[in-house]
Amino acid sequence: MLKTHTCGELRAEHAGQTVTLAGWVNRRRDQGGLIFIDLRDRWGITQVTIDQATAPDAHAIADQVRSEYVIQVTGTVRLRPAGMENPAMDTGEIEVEASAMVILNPAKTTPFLIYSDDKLDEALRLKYRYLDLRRQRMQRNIILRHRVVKYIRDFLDRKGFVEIETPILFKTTPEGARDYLVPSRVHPGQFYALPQSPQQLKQLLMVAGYERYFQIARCFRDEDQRGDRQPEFTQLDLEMSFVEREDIMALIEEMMTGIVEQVSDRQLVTKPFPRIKHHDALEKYGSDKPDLRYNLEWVDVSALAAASSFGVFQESVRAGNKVKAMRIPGGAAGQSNSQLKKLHQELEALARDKGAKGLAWLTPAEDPGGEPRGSIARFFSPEQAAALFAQLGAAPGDLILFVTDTPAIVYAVQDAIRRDVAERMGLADPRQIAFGWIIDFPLFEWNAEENRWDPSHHLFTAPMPEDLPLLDTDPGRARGQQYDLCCNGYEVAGGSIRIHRREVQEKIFGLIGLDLAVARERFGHMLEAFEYGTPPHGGIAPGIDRLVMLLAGEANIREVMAFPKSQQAADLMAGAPSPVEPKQLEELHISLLNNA
RNA sequence: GGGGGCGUAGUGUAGCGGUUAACAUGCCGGCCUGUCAAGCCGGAGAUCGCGGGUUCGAAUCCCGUCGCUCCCGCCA
Repeated sequence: MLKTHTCGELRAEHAGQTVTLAGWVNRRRDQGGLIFIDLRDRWGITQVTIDQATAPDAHAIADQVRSEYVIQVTGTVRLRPAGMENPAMDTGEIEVEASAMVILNPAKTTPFLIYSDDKLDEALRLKYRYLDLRRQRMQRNIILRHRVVKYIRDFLDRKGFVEIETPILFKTTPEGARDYLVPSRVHPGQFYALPQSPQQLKQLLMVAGYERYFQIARCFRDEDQRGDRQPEFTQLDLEMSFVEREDIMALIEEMMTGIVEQVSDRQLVTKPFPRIKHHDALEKYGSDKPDLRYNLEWVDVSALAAASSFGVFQESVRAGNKVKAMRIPGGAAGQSNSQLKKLHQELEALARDKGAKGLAWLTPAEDPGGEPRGSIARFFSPEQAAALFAQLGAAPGDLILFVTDTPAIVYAVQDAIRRDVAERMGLADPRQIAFGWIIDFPLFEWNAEENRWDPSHHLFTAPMPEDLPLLDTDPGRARGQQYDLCCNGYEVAGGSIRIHRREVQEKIFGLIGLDLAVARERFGHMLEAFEYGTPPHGGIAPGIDRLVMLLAGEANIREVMAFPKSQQAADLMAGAPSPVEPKQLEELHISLLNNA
């Protein structure tokens, strides 16, 4: 080794020892006859002093050294002079007095400062990702990611799971997201697909009798990007045999709790994780992945709203819609009329953006005997207002928001307003982690365009046993044995108990409009496998990137991936994708269209 | 596929019809033996993303285009 110690480990007890350190020059402070170098490696920073009087050769080299040079220093650890300690540094009570210095490699001036975590243009960070990764923020995130994955591997190993790799070159499944295709040289005109997830393979591993499988699996989906979506991402893919819904949920809950409490510096808000029925989540939060760090909830106030003289509410309820209200505790306290009006305007703009025609507001009187304020105050009699406030538990200083429209619009508004209000009021604390299970999903969603049912999870999800008859009579009411784990407003895992009987699987194919002949061509291997003794099984797939993002307090999964793609799915460092040689295309039997 | 934001020295920003294009930081040189956001002095560094247009005159206004980003669609 070119070093005897790391730059993060020397303390007062090492004083007097001769050590050799190696790393990067984080900063250099030149006092003339005395030069200070903050030497950085992955473990920390140690101050090196180079004294012209006692080490003239080392000093001459230190004089040449610049930021990000890679150097090796040999010297003596000593306590810093009294009053010169730096309590902000882990190694701040000591310094290394250099006797010799070697420049292992010089460095050009970097395009941005390594020692600063200030904001930078993303394109620049991605182009020089290897430099960006040197920065403290990225090192912290990447190492946290390692620890999370390490915890998962150890945890599942203790629970009897086997880690098994599955192919990256697999078969296209047009049902889901758009596939990344890989042309076959050996089979002209035919293509592999990169897996959107190892779904089929893990189920086949259950048929194969492994009973408990997991994989830290790379998944690929050729869809447009979001802050929490990349074309390739990593899932903890796992599957178990002879389990019911509760078994999977208990396992994941134990694992997630351990990760937050033992690996991260975040606070777990609720233990055990609350369980919310899909329909209830929509009604209360307008979302199937609600942020549960705060308890803003929407309430159905249709009855009282329709009794008021506000025509919009009356007509909407008559048309079969609901009027939803959300109480914001203290939301109006100390606010002037003009401040409330401005707030309302901003929130209403958000509601209109989601398709609502308006957003009403109301706040109880501050003084006894006073009048409620708000855009709809005059439509409620004192008794009606009192009943409304009673239903909502509203107290003076609270702000109440109302929305009514068709369910889809109301849900969208509920979700958007809830998130926005939480942001404004500082209710979403990034140091807190709030998990919640969403259960009892509908098995299908109606696809009006294609005039068929779409699976709301995926087409291997088993129906609730008691809802099996509904497949023939009323598929839209059938619930799936599906469970999603939400965290801080993101979906961080989704799973289900799978269908393990061929006749049920074929019935599902029929309902989603998949011709049986086509289904056999695409999934024949699955259907056939199910006939060779398939154990009841189920699984789940937590998204590692999103989980680590939340544990790191980041707003974007790029911050926890070493080499992410840009929003246009490009690698700005290597320049991928790129054109290829005509010879390569020829071997693959591919010709490009003129417009490519 | 659609909508919004951004693009000005290496970096982060200001300037928003007429400026010598400004500030901070970094970089280069000089001084300096207790600094740690070191300090002081001096210096270099920008065809204002790219292309076109309007104008006597464009970093500034308009159109197009490229890149980054956020959102909608999409994401079994």
